Amino acid sequence: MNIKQLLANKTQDAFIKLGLPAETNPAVTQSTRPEFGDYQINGAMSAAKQLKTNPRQLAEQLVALLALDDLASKVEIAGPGFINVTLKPEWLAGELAKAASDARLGVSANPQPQTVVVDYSAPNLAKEMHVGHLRSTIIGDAVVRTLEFWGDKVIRQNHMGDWGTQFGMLIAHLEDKLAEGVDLESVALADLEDFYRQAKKRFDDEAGFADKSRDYVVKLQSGDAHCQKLWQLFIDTSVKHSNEVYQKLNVTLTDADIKPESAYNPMLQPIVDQLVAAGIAVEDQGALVVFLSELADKEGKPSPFIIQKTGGGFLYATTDLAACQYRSQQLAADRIIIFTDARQALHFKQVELTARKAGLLRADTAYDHCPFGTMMGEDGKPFKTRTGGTVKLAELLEEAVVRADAVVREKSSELSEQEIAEIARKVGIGAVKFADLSKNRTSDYIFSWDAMLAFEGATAPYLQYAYTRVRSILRKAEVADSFQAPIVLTAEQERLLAVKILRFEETLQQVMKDAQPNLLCSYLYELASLFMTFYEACPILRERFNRKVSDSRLMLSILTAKLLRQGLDLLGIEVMERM
RNA sequence: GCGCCCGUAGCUCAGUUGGAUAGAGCAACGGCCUUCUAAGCCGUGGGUCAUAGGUUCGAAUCCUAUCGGGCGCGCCA
Repeated sequence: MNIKQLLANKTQDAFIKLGLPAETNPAVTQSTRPEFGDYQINGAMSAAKQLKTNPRQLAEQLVALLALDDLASKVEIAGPGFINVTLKPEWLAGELAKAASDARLGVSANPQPQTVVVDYSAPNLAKEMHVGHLRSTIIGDAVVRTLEFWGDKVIRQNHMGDWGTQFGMLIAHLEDKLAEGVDLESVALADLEDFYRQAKKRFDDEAGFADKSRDYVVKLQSGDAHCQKLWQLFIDTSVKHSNEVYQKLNVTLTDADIKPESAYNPMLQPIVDQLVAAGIAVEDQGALVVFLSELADKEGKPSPFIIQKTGGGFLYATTDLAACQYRSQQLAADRIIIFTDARQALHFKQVELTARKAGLLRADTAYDHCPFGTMMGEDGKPFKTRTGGTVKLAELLEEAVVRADAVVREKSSELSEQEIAEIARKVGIGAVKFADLSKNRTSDYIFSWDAMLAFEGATAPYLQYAYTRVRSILRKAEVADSFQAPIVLTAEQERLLAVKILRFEETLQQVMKDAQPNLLCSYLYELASLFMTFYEACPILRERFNRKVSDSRLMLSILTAKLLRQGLDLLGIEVMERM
């Protein structure tokens, strides 16, 4: 059930009857204030301008045509032409009953499943994942889960950079270590981060080492067996490390989703040739460049986009063009979603423009680069730790679990050691994920250790706690999830909870359209909050003598529990029966 | 220099295609546990939506300028 869509459709039909064009915006929104009902239809005002009539008069005609008597208890025209709709408790109850007996919790079937390629996470190989990787990884995963729940065909792609200069450097350093007789597994690759730093230092400081590194890149890319073997060692170690983090984070990425840039290698030269043949790319200062007039500056100077280096080397521009072709043509994607930080915005604009010109992207493939801001420290400046490094993701997650463990012990007394450990894990990880997922402005965001690990207020533990409260009641009432009883909404707290329950689909649509899981976070927080209010105001078990009221409230509780569990699952956050 | 993103309560953030009196959480203050889990609930205070113009029935939202912050701009990814 999508109430907003329902009202929008009805309004659109009415507009057509009034002689307005079909695309006139009905402007249906959730009401901004309780006294304005549940939904407001704002389209009459701008439509009146088009028809050059009085907006209030048009609103009246609209209300008559809408015929909302079966679902609304009150339809009011207010101010310059707002139409405020208050939904009827009986109608809400009917919709709740449908949702209660539905495995999809009332979310309608996907009428037109799409193929969506989602590119996210993309850790740097040979470097440990740090907090900067959190956003792409968990936002991407939440969007992926939501699309799959809706019924789209999702292809995850973990686009790992694994082919460039840095690998030559690592292999050169490893060769020297091996020559010294160092044991490969236990020493050289045990701490990749440290190993990378050593290699980088030599690359910057040591005479001859940089050239040696470049030679190794050439050897590697031309298929030298020994180099490839060493290269594979780095890949395996890195992948193993990311998998551990993914598992801790409850992220759905697996080895099967890895799409390294090296995989596009055979496609690169043909694409460059094609661009040159089509006159899209031209030679300039020894490199092959695409000049994009669409991105020209004030003086009309087009934006340059290098697709092949002097000397024939390829860049990530070339790889991303190949990715466009692969995804749009071979995978037949209807939509491509890429989650990276905002610094790459220009790059992806250039990729899309070039790919469209060259026909690498089909016209009906949407290309959505979904950027997010740079991570800042608590001082508002670009984030660094005291020692100038980055916070390792694994470290943050461990700390989260330790802190959660302390809180669980303090708050709960009747839990076994095993339960405490499991709850601490779910609460700690959940808190970190929710803290990040709940904000999604494109602006820069501030990394705060304490904010990440807060367990009070609008946090994952609040939602998990709400869930355990509902579950506790359901256990005591001894009702199953399949329990059915008539729903009667009398108290305002019940009605508000009911409306919120029926807004799940609306929320999911918005999350998928804008690739913004923070909307689902707010929805779930509001749902839990309304449940808490309902819980305090409307006794459920203590009302057992009044069976009808009690049963109806149990129905609301069951629906809330199911939605919390489902919604949190879409965010990749786990729930528990007690805490 | 040019371009992109951003500026909302003391702090962290919401604010759906322009809508009515701009909302949460944290922090502060005051209530609520012999009663379904107090990681909770109820209440109070807190705002020139950076600034100045403009567009219109109506602007935090759209346009222009200024100030402030972040980022990006030919052979890294």
